[in-house]
Amino acid sequence: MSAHDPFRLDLFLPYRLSVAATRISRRFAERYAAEAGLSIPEWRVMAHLNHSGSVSVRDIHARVNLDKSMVSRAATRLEQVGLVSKAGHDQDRRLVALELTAKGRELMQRLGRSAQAFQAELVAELGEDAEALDRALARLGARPD
Amino acid sequence: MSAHDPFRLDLFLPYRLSVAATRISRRFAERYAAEAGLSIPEWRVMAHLNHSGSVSVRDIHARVNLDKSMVSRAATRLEQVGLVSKAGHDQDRRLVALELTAKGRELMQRLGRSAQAFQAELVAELGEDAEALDRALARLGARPD
DNA sequence: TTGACATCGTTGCAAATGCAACGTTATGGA
DNA sequence: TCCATAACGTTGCATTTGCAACGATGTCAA
Repeated sequence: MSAHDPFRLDLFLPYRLSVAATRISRRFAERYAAEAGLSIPEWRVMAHLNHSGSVSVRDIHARVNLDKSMVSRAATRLEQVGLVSKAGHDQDRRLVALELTAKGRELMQRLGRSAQAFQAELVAELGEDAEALDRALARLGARPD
Repeated sequence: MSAHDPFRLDLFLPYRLSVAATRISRRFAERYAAEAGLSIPEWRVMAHLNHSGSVSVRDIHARVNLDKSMVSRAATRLEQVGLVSKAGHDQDRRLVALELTAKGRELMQRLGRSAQAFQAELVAELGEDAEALDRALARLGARPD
């Protein structure tokens, strides 16, 4: 669009990105809500723990784009349901050591497969642009705040 | 990733999309919050009105991915600030005819330029993948619910 | 050793969000 | 014409979210 055309929201990248993201997230969130009764923050915490081993709230907060209050609350709920264990850290007693329980790992195996399947659907929809989207997201993510 | 590797959240498309979108939206939201004191829903309503002429709450709700309650509240605030006018529709008295005021159009000219500039920054960051991202977002958006 | 300062996780709280119900108006068939 | 049904915009309300403050712990230099 040229500099003098009126601005068009539906051609605006941040807007389109946001719409696409909300849409896709919802689509997938419905699945794990149905399968496991997880909210989005809970899913993220579980998914991160699945490949991170024992980890603190701070770590997840930093890596997973969730406010630490949300991580904290999600962890509490997940512990109540028996999917996650919270223990004190050995060296630093400020830290909490979060870890999947056996039940949690089991659940994540199923959900991991679900996620892979979902991603495969998306990649299929995207066709040849899938790789480029991948790179684009990496670049957008790499940028410092 | 193969079917047997543990699932990795940071390679998962919905997650990455969501993170990128939040990030970018915030970056830009700071600008128009500073320049014009607009919230995200307000910005969207303004931006849509900018190239749609007179339009109802329902139209915006459908096109702009905002709950109609948010559109309604945004419109009310924007009217109070004198950026938008609300009038009854001639044929159908259930409808509200939303329109930018002169002041609103003026503001959107500035914000439109801001947005173009921001988009240009993004496209520069994305380099050769910008077009592919464009197509990818179009495909993701095209899909029926 | 002590004291100032930073970091961790939790909690309180206010704002944003999304859903559902409501009153009002329109539509379409009996 | 009249009635049942649907669509519109607003509002109330419960949930989610993000920020800021707090107590507890750790760090580092004087």
